[in-house]
Amino acid sequence: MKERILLIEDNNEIRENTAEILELSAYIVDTAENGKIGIEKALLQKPDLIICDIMMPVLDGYGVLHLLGKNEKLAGIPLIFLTAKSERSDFRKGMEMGADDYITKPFTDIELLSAIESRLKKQKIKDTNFAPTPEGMTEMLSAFGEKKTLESILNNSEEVSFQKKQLVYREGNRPHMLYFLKSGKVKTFISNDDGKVLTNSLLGEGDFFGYTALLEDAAYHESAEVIDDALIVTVPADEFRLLLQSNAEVSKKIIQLLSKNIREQEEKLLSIAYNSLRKRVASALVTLANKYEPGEENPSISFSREDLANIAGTATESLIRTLSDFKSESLISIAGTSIQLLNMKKLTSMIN
Amino acid sequence: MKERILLIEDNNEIRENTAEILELSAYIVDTAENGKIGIEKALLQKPDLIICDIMMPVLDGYGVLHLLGKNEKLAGIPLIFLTAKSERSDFRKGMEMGADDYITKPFTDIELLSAIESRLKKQKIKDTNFAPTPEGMTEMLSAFGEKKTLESILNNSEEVSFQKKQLVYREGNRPHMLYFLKSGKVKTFISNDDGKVLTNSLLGEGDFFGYTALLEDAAYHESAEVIDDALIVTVPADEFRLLLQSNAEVSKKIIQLLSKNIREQEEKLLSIAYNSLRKRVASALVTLANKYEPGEENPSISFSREDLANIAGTATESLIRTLSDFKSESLISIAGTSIQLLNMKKLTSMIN
DNA sequence: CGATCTCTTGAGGGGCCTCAAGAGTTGTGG
DNA sequence: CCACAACTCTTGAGGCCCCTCAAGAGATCG
Repeated sequence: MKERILLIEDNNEIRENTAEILELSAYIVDTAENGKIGIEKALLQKPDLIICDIMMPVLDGYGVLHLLGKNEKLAGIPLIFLTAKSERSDFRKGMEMGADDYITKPFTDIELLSAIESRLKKQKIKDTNFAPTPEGMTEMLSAFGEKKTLESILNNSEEVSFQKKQLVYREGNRPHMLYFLKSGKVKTFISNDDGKVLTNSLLGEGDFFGYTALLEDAAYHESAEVIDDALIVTVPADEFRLLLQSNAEVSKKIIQLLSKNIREQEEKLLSIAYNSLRKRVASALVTLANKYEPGEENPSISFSREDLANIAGTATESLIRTLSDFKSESLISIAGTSIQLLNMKKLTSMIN
Repeated sequence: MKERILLIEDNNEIRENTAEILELSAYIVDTAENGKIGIEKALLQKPDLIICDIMMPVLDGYGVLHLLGKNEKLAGIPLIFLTAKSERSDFRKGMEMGADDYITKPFTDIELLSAIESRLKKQKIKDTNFAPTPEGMTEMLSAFGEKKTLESILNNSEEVSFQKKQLVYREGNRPHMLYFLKSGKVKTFISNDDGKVLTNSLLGEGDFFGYTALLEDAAYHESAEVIDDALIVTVPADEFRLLLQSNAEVSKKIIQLLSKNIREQEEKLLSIAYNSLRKRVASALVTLANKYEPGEENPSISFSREDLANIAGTATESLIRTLSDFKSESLISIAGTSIQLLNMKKLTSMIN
């Protein structure tokens, strides 16, 4: 019942690390350092899935893909490409040629594993001959039993625990999961080519995230990182899509959620474009307090200065200076990383 | 068959202007300069709809609403409140007390008329005893005949022509229509309390707009203004909601559209937060060129400097200086308002 | 043809970014 | 458990980008 995975990758370090992750996840792993050896090993012991770098000496990823298609014994084995970030534009070529998915390096454990899982699951469905059409989908759905609800799906989905600073998903990779934050804190952020980072959203208990990429059916344009140790429920993308298709109520909720997101972002845009740093910092503090310490009169929040700076859209030093100002105006008090808001009213009124 | 509208408003200018608009739209209009006179006139000649200012001498809007409810002869007449922007927080009170809608002053012609139309239409449905539940909705739908499609709705909806600088809808008002731009150009923008304006989106032929407020079921948080004489199809909100409810394909499209909007906005956020003015201006120029002159090698675009500045999120003077720089670098040429992009490649590469 | 609006250029200054360096805190491995 | 490394936080100095105010030129409109 253990699935066999063939990993073809020329870089020793990446190959060994990746193999280790896979073995820890109870897969049987074969490795090969180039395409030629990979194909030989595949013929020797037919794998259930192949993970393959694109840029390799001797025989590259495209070559492997081509040979797989040609060889009857190997045709039908799903293949996932590994690509470096810089080669991302090449991936279309791979997808067009018939690769089933791709992962960009560097990738997080969960990205690797969820890509594999979702591919193996699809393969299994294919083998049991469900039609891949929307009709087949609903057929599948009824095969599952009664009508799905969001709750039932959440209860039946896997739960993963993440530590501080761990990445949940990375910009540029393709989504395979919908994430639901059961406890802890997560942020999503985008970065520009100067390496500057802007925090897009802050997530707390009960929030979903990673859905825009799924809904748009495109690669992530943002990364998600854990800021406080978190328990995350991972819902397979297909389950989510089925739910969306079968349950009009859920569609409606999603539409409202998205519309709300758009409105909030527009306000943030206006603020970042024209408001002074003081206003933006005040806004960041109040937003965080309302999000994570709702109802408190003098809430305390604890975030790294860098995180705060990225939320306000400024440099770390500038943020610190503004905090010092606030402190000397008795708007806040600082104890280490923790900031207590002493005058919510005044801070709130500063924003507009 | 002409509907009778009673307009209660103490400000002479507003009352007369509004009455004029209503008469031009073939309504029979009675006017009153305060609540007391209004109620008397209402008793004399029962109107189909009452539009009523809130802040008034003698008897204010809340008083009118209260008396309407008490008087058997007048109960059931729909009432729309007029409120000044500053009083907006008060509107909840009015809605809770039983007002059917509200319009904030200043309002555009189309906002006034669409609020009235949609209210009268709802009243008519109420009179013909359709249940106001979702089930009643679908009942209504089948009463209309076959399944609706977006196309059929667009073809059967009213078409309005707008001139340059006309507002389509204004921030703070409640939505009654979905808009479809058949020709011309429209922008949507938000402004902060310093009066600074940021352009959110630019719309061209074939674009929908004004949907986020409808979908979120909230007041507009942005305004829409025509920049090039436009022909706009107005779809009543209810038709749109019905379509959404009855047609899963449309829901899916909308979800994808919204997700795409979110992604684009996130990129814009990053750009405005950290990119230099040069980059932002280059980005604005390229975006406009791609939107309105797709495929051109050396596209010419024509927008006021102020509009351009609001797109880039900067002051008009700063924008002009940057344009001068670009001109001296032979990236663009300027002829009056019109800007021709001479080196799309270099401009595009500047952005990232 | 004057009034009004838009575009452009100049001068000045302030907000915020960057670089730098020291203090404080956290993590780690012998 | 301590010493050292690595990271985070804080403050200073310098300067640039871009905003603001101002004023004139050009365009548009009734």
